[in-house]
Amino acid sequence: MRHDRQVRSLPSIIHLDMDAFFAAVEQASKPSLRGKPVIVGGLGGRGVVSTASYEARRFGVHSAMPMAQARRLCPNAAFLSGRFEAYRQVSELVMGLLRELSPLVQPLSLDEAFVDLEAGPYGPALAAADHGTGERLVLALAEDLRADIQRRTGLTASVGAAGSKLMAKIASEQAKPDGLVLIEPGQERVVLGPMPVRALPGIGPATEQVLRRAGLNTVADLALAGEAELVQLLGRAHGAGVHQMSIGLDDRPVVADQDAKSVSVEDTFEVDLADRERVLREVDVLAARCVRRLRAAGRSGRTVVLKVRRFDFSTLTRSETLRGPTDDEAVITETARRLASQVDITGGVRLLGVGVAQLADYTQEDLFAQAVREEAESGEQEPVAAEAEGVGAGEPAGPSTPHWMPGQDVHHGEFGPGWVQGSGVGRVTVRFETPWSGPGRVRTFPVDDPALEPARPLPLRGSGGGPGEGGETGD
DNA sequence: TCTGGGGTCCTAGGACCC
DNA sequence: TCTGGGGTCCTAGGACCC
Repeated sequence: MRHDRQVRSLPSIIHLDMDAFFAAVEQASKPSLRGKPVIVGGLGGRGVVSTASYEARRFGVHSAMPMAQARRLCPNAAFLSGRFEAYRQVSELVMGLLRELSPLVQPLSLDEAFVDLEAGPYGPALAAADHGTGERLVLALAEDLRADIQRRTGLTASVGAAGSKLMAKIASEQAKPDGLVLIEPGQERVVLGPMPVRALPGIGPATEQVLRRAGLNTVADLALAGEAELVQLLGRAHGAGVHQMSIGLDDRPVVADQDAKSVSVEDTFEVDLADRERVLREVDVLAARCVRRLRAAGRSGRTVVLKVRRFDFSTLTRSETLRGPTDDEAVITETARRLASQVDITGGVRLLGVGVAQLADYTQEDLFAQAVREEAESGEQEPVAAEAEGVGAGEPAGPSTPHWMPGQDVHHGEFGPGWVQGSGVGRVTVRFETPWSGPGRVRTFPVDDPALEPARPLPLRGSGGGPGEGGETGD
């Protein structure tokens, strides 16, 4: 038995979760989509739903659902491919608001974060407050935060407050959408007990099955089963963790600034790749993308990982650890190629991935590799054969034909800012509207109209940025 | 029209070392 | 000549999360 503090006495940890984030950003950016079903995800034949707006969820559409199924369930929705630059912009704004509450902000993804209020400017007041006063202060801070987010982005967020990360996350789930829930310290087991085991983070479909076969269906069942049985069923670490959670104990601290431990890129192909040469060319392309991301992050890595998903969805990885960390494209490409040449591709390859792990803080590679790279860069020769020889089977390749993606931001010389509603048979349809305009009109152009070009995402609400923006600061 | 993309953590076996 | 044991690194796979 441990006697250290496992749950704080004040609900000073909050978990923020943006509601239907990607879809909500799209609706905020595109006035014509407000109040309508919006589905963001992969639009190809093998795509899945990333986020569905609440309007689309009413039709049964949800995350991770194959896009084909979503189209059947909700054919009138707007289907958009993601605009991650826009999501990142909004995310940074929101995370900035969180950091006003405390330096201890732990982002879990673009739309989710923990905040430890005790570590921030309100920490002393919280520490000094009695029970009721402290809770009222937390509630007030959380409501102010939600209002700030709404004012600055037009988006709604749900917030959970509790004495631990576990319970704060449970609370924000209960608060969804557009709500605030506080779970009082001491009430953990009362709240958790009746919940299905799947409500606990870390219990997915596989673990649920194992538990169900053992007759354990609710969190109260887990608590009753005891640690020994859970370790027996789930293994050392998982079993112990699940037991702790089941009795409402969680002393994991909120930690800011976690460096990434790996960088990887992967592609699922519209049509399975059949021959080795093609596989190796795609590996080259992926390795180049991976290296670009690695360098943009100022990191280097020691272990190169190749991922292969075959025609039957069986997935394997092969890895090789180098003598030292590198960010050299030639080294990483050669390693990935070597790994790829060793795997059996009979039947076809559905997905390829290239990753780098065991990251080092900065590049410290041997001078030879560095010299080779500088040579290549200064010359700018070697435009990588894969790019020139055309992209995948059935891909409308080539820089001459721009690839307009539904949802994409564009700018037209005559009509101004808008977004791609659809394209096909040599034409592209654009709706001309902005986050601060009314619903806009649609026009169709030839896909190669020289007046039409890709554009950066517009800010949702101007904090100085938005052209034509009215008085939004009045509060 | 079956099943994305980018991550994290854990387990387990074999190699190797003291 | 019966069985040593513990720690660390590498590799592969699997579960899970958003």
